[in-house]
Amino acid sequence: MTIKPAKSMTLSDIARLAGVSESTASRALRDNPVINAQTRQKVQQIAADHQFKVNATARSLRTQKSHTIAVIILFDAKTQQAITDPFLLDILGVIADELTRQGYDMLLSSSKTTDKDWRSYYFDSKRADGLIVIGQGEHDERVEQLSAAGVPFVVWGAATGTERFPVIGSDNRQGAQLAVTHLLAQGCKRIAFLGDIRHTEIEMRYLGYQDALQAAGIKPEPKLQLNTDFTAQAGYLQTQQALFTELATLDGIFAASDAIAMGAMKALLEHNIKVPQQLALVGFDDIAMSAYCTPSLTTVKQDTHAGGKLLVAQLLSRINGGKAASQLLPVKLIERQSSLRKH
Amino acid sequence: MTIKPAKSMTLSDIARLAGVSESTASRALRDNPVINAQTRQKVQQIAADHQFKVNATARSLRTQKSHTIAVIILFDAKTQQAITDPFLLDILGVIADELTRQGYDMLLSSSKTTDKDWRSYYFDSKRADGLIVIGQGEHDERVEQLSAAGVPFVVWGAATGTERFPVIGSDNRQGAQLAVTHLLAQGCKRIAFLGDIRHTEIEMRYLGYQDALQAAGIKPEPKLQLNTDFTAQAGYLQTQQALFTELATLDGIFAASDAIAMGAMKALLEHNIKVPQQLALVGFDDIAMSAYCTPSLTTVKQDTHAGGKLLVAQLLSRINGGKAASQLLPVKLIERQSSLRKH
DNA sequence: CAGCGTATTGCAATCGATTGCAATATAGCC
DNA sequence: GGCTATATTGCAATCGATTGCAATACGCTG
Repeated sequence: MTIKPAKSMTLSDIARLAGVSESTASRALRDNPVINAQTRQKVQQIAADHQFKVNATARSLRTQKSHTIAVIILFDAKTQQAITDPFLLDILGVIADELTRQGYDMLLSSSKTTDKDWRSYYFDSKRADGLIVIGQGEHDERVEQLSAAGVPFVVWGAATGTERFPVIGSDNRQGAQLAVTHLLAQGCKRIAFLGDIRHTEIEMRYLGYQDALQAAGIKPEPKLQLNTDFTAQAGYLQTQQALFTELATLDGIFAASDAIAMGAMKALLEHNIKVPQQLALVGFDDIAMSAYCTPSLTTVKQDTHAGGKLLVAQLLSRINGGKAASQLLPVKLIERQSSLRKH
Repeated sequence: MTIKPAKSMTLSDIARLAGVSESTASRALRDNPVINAQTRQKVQQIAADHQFKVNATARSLRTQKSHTIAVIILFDAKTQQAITDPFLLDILGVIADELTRQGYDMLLSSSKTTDKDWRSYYFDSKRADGLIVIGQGEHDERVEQLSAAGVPFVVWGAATGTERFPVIGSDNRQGAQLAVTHLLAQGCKRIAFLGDIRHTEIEMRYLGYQDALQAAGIKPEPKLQLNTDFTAQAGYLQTQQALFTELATLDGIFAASDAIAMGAMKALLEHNIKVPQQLALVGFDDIAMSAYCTPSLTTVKQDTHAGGKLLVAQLLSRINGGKAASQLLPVKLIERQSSLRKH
């Protein structure tokens, strides 16, 4: 039996219909055992019949909890366009699912919102109980401020060990080292790094790149590090440009993201450079498409599932008075065609 | 001068500090001209000094407006995994930006949330003033219910002309027709359709596919329509499977999404089928990666920017008492290597 | 039968901001 | 000087649910 959605039922209406006080109705609806079982049953039945839903706003005001988490995606001020990296969607999906599972709503910020002062906007205004910040970008001081202000938040990014706030992220340095060591094992001698090291995560990947080279007795050449945005287009253009200078002498490329790698691959193939024979290529992220380009892309897989769950778990723990700790997630090298040379 | 964020400033605190009543403080903060200019100035100054932010919850309760829109992403019950299609991220980004521009917050639902009754959850509980539903999926009756319940909402999907609610979406039929006509013009005689026609949008694309064939005097063969999920993996597997049956006689594939097309391309290349010479391939969406695979992918570009803006505009108009109308957005064929045969 | 513990229920305050209406003050006018 | 129009400000109710504490009723014990 579906009852016409009258104006809008309130707790007071339900109480009246059930012939009890608002307080009793409130407790009954939440199955408070202090209320007589029959009364509870009756109130719940009436509420169900009338499709009553607790007004979330009123509840939030009274309980001082919004049960909402704001997720803020940072990205380059330069690339003003909307979010495009598929990797983001991956982790966002996990976070969304996990928050839902824990009974929280997810408020998503956009590029433009990011202009605002999100502490004020989301936290001081009580829109959210906590924040998840994705991507530290180029050393954002706004994140530091959050920390100083005592706002519960966690960051997806790169833990450098010096932050005063919890950072969850992949072991970027280790991942890069795996990737580059793999390239070296495939016989590469001169490997370029495509990625913008002003981003902390990318900086860590660059360090891993250097680690691997040095371990092999190769001195890293700074000019082989090319700042590149997180897009296939940037990877393509950067590689094309590099063709005129260094590319002839390169035999490997480590791209800081799969999107960049795919752009690079396009440029290489256009110039009839054989991948992986002439030049081996490795990306980072393991987005869904990586397995399906040709040649398929060797890459470093980030465990987004564990990451998303951990972000949520740490934040909620912090909100509930506990501590949130930084954590490095292990990564895994996925070997595919773009780097595997037949021996 | 940053003042230590005391417990939490309320309007009442500001009023006391300014030596005025709460009502005056409230009006002053919103620059109500009925309040003396000097008083307004003073109150605003004090509020700024103390980093006061209006409590959004309290305001919502009083004004009965949440200034929040819930965005619900529907997808297959089968593929229980999180959202993966890059196209979603595109349109989501546009919607997020546009909502922010209009002063609205965006609540994002996840796969799991979708299990719930979202009318109750988001609307009846006053969490959101309206809903944007992305993807009608397989004729979801929950959408019909929303409509019956008088909830302000708009849908991104396929307008069939029979819905009783506003649907914004690309002209899928026209787009498919463009794509298939193009394939025919390239000399294709036998074209497969990869996509799950239980989704309304895909159904429309299938109709456009049939339109184009019939216009060319070709009778569509039902067995060339292969239900395929929205993933590269599904496209890959479906194409591989088709290899054993129909593929030898095919010379064209129209995939219902770029992700599917990329999976298909992978399978084709693995079997040494030359794209586009032996078999021409066209996708749908024009995701960022389409230009950067090899061969680059011919596809039908959806105008996500116009779509996102329109969704928001129509919904807000509806919320503000106006009407929201369905609308078909024009699409554009982007010709790239995967279908262009040199003559 | 008095007294007290337990089970239920209701009263009323509270969360923080907004707003209709009343109150006060000031100015202008004849 | 008396009176009205206008400019400012404040009072108090309101939005809807939650919760500490008081109130009531009932049963049981000695």
